[in-house]
Amino acid sequence: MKRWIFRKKRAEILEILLALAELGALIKPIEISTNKLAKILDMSQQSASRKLREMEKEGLISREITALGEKIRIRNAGISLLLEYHDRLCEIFRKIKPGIMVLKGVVVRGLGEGRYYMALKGYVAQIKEKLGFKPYPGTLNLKLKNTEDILKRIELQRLPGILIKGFLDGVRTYGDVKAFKAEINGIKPLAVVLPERTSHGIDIIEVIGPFNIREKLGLKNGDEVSLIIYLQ
Amino acid sequence: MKRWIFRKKRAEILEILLALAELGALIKPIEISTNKLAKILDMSQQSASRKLREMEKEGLISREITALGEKIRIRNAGISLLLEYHDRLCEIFRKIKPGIMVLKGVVVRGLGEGRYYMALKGYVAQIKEKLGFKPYPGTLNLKLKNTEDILKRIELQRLPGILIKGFLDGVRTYGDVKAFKAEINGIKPLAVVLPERTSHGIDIIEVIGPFNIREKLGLKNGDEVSLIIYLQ
DNA sequence: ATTACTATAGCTCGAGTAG
DNA sequence: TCTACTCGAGCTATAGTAA
Repeated sequence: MKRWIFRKKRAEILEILLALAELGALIKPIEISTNKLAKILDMSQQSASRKLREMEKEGLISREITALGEKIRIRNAGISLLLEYHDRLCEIFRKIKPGIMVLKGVVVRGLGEGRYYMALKGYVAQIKEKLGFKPYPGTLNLKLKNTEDILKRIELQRLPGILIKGFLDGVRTYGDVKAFKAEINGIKPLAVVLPERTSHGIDIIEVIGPFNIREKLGLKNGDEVSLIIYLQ
Repeated sequence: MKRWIFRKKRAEILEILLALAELGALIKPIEISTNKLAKILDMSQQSASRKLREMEKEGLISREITALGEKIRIRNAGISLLLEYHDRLCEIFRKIKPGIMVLKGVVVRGLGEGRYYMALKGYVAQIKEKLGFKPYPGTLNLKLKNTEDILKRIELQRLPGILIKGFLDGVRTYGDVKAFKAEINGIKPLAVVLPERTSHGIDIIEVIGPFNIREKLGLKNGDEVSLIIYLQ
């Protein structure tokens, strides 16, 4: 038999368990009516009722129907289901150290985009204000080789960072850019920039600074550098 | 409009994204045919094809159809979806320190179950061998008050611990029990026991030792103690 | 080998409603 | 109010194919 339908059901149940867990059902029984749960999950009361019955039948939760709703507790099997997804996701996004991130990258030729964007007044003014330097018109592009580093790079996307707001200049709109202060070989102030929309692959990271970084550091294509990023 | 159907679809997509991510699509494009993906997810080739098309349409992945399959990459929106679930689950299961876990609990009256189980030869012999003491027939039951502590308790369930195997004595079967070495106020050797099946709530933790812990520590119901658990 | 269209069997959801 | 049953409308999965 096809297990997909079963897996799909589990993913659906995950959604409900997440809601219940967020209501505190992992810790102590919670009292909730099918109506309220239905509102939280944006489904009909009937569906909420049915789902809870199914979950009880599968031993994922225990229920006790009272006058004004039900007392629901997530049972071990339910916790296991949550932990299973937790583990799979954690395995994918391995934890990073807080505060600082170190990435190794190889210098590669950019697309010339950086030069273009770093010359736009809308960005320049904000970078000066928020990062403390007037950006040299051009970016240093580093290609990440290591799987670990690419995962870190992905982590960066979810961190708040320093927001360089987008703008429109009458012709087109320019998107938000996220930035993190950084340094290479002790040389700073530098910053990593992550445009909201980018044509680069996830394995490329762009570095800006108040000077031509390649020249200042004597770098050429293919050189490997360590980049320290301050997550602040 | 009901958002539940939308949430359900997202949970379903999570399942597929997880499979793709586990194949490495977060890092670099992966080459896979709808047939192979269908096998992995235990669905029909047609469904795999449709799902991928839907996900592409929603901007979650990018595809490039080649002669022998497709080149698939998870795009930012897809990564966001994974991170969203990751964050929600992490929020529920906060990270614990490795090696040692400290829990605070209040002494409560047990159900008399502990006394019964700790007298069974099948368990006693194993405890002696694996934990290094002959258990006193009775358990100290601690009620966890703190949310943080209950979350830690939940974490314990997923850690390997020391396995005390279940057995059958001709009449009924006795389930596996997981144990962790522990101490209270510097007094040891003690151990925390987590039966596979238990009638206790998730906020109760059972402690065993080679002596009557209540007497030895002069504890009475309502006393608060700190329990150190060795996760080994 | 691929991907993907069409048609249908089967499943799910929620309105109506009972208890 | 509550939970939960029935049943039809609508959605989803896959077998059969085409390209």
